[in-house]
Amino acid sequence: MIQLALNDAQLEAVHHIEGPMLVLAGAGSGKTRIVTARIAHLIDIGVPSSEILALTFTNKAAEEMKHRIKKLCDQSVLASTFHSLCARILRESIGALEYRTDFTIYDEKDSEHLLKSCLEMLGHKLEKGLVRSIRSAISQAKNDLLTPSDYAQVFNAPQDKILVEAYIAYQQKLKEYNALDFDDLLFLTVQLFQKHPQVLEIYQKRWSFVLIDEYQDTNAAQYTITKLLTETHNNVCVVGDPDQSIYSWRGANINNILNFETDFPGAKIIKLEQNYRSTSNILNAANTLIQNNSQRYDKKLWSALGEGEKVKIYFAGSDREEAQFVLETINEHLMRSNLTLNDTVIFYRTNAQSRVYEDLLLKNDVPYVIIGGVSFYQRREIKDVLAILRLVVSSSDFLSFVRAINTPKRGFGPTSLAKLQEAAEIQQKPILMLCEELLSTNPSVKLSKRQKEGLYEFLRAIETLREMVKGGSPLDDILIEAIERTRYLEYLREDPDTYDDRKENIDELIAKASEWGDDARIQDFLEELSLKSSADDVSAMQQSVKLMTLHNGKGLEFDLTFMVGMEEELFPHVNSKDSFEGLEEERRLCYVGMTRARKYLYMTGSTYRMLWGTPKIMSPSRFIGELPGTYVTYLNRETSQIEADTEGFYVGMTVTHKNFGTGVIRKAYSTSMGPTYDVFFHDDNTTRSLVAKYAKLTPA
DNA sequence: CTGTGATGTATTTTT
DNA sequence: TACATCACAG
Repeated sequence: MIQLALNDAQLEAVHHIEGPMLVLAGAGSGKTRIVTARIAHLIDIGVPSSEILALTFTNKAAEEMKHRIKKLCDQSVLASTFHSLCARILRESIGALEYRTDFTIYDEKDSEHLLKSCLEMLGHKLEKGLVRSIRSAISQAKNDLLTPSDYAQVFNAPQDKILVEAYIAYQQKLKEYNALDFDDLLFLTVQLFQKHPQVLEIYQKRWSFVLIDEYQDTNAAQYTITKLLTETHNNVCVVGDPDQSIYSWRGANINNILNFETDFPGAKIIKLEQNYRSTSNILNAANTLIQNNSQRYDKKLWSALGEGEKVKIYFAGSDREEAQFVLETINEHLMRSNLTLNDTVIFYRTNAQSRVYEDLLLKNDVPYVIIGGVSFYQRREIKDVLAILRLVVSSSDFLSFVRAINTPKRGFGPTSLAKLQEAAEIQQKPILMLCEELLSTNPSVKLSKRQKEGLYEFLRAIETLREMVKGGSPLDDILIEAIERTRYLEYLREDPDTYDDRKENIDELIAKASEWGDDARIQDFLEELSLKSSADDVSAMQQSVKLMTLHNGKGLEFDLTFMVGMEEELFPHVNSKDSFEGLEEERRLCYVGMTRARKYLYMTGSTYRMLWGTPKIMSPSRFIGELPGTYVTYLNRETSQIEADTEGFYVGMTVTHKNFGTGVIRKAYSTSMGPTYDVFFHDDNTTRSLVAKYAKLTPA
C-alpha cells in the first residue's frame, strides 16, 4: 500500500476506483500528488499499468507524471498529451479514413503558409490580418468539430463565403500534401472513432482507466474523444480548476468542467480547497482578485502555512529600471533568504517582454533559462533541415519541398514553384515524382539549365537518403548526409553573422538525433519534434532563473516569483481587455501567476516603456488595484532606487559638460534611452537630467 | 524571372 | 525588433 500523507478529500480521490470522478483541485492543493497516488493505487490493487491512460495538456506535464509514477511504484503508464495520443492512434488506424499513415504534421507556421497559398489561389487580396484571422477561424471550426460543409451551414452570410472557400481549399491541399495540422490530429481522431466503431472499440478496450489533467482547458474535440474513449466503462477521472482556465482562445470550453456532472451521470465530485503551496497573504490576495470574476464556481482556498510576507508591488520609471529592480531583488534574496536561483521565476504576459531581462541577466552573469519562447524546433535552420527529412518520408509534401528546394537557392522562384504545383495537381502526382519525370520522360514544365542541375542534385540526395532509411542507417547519419548532400552549411555560411549560431543549432539537432539510438524510426523522430515545444526541454539543470510567459507557468511553483509588466494594455492585454470574457480570462491568468508563488511574490510595472519601437506611457494594471491593502505593500521608488549601469560614473562624482561646465552627479538611473544622470551644475545652480550617450560627460 | 536590398508595419497566450 | 512585402537591378 502506498503510504503518503493525504488529507481526507485527497484520500477519497485516491481511493475512488470505478465510475466517473471530477476533482476540483484549487491551485496548490496537491493535484499532481493525488493524480499520481491514484494511479499508483490502481496499479496496487491489480489494474495492469498498460490499461491506464493519463492525458495532459503539455508534454512537460506528461513527462513529469510518468516520472513520478515510475518513482512511486516502478511501473510505466502511458502519459501523453491529447495531440500525441491522437497522432499515435492515427498512425495506427487512419487508413480507415482513407488517409495515409505516413502523414506529416504541420505546425502553425506551416499551416499559415499553406493557407496563404490557398487564398492566393482563390484570388483573394491578402489584407494585413486576413490570413491569420481565417486560420484561427478554421482552427476554431475544427476544434468545434465542424467539417467544411457543416461550417457552410452554420456560417452562411455572404461575408462568410471566403471562410468556407478557404477552409475547403485548405483541407484539400493538406490532403494532397499528405499532411495534418494540429487540429486535424484531434478532429480526425473523432471522425475515425465515430465512423468506425470497430476501431474505437480497440482503444476502449486498450485503456480501461482514463485520467485527464487540466480538464478546464479541453476543447470540444478533446471532450468528445474523452467521452468516446470512456463510454463503455465510464472509468474517467478528470482533474482541473475552472479558475485556471486560460486557453479559451484556443477553443477550450470551460463548460466541459462545469457540466461534468451532467455529462457523466453519477460522477463523484471532490473539492480540494487546502492549499499547500503559498503563505496566506499571497493566497488571500489571489483569492480576492479572482472573486472579481462573475463566471465561476465559488470556492475558498485556504492555507495553513502562516501569513508570510505581503505581496510586494513596485513601479519603476522605465522597463529597464524595472528589470534592474528585479535583478537587485533577486540578489538580495539570494543573500538574505535561503533561496537559490532555481527557486526564482520571472513571469511576463508576452514573449517580447523577455528581451530586457535577457540582456540584463546576461550582462550581470546571472544564469537564466527561457522556457518557451521561440522554440528551438521553429528555428529556420532546424525547419530547413527537417523539411528535407519530411520529403524523404513523404514525397507529396509540397510545402517542405518549397522550403528544401531553395536552401540553398536552386533557381526556383515563386513563378516556377507555382507551375510545379499546378502540374503536380493536374497530373495527380507527388511533387517528387513529378520532378523526377520532368528531368526524364515527361518535361511538362520547362526548366532552366540551372534549375535542372539543381533539381537533379537535389533528387539524387533525397534518393540516397531514402536508401539509407530503408537500409536502417542511424538517424544522425541520415541527418548528416542530408546536410552534406544539400550543401546546407554552405548556404548558411552566406550569412556569416548568424552562421555560428545556426551551425550550433544544427549540431544540437544532430546530437538529439543520435540520442534516439540506432533503430529509431525517422517518422517517430519527426513526429516528436513537431509536437514538441521548447517549453518541454528539460534543459541543463544548472542553477538558473526561469523566464517564461504566464501561460507557461501553469502547474509550476516557485519560492520567489516576479510578475513583471503589470500594466494596462499589456496585462490585461489590449486585445482582451475590451471583451467581458477576455478580461475574465486575463484575470484568471493573473490568478494563475500569483498562485505560483510560495513565499515571495513581487508584482512590478513601469510607467514608461518601449513598446513596438516607440516609447509609451503606461498605467498600472487594474489587477494591482484589485488587491486589498491588507495583503500587499507598495515599495517606494526612492527607497529602492537602483543604481544604473554607470560605466564609471557614480553619484557624487564631479563631471564636466562642454556647455554647462562642471557639476556633481546627484542621481544615476536608467531610462529607455540608457544610463541617465541628474547633474547639479555649479555655473547656474541648476540640476539637469542628462542621457549619458548624448551628453558626453567627462570626469572632471 | 530571380535575387537582393530597403522600406514599412504589426506584435498574446500554445499543442 | 523582426518580418513581409515591394521595388528594382541583373
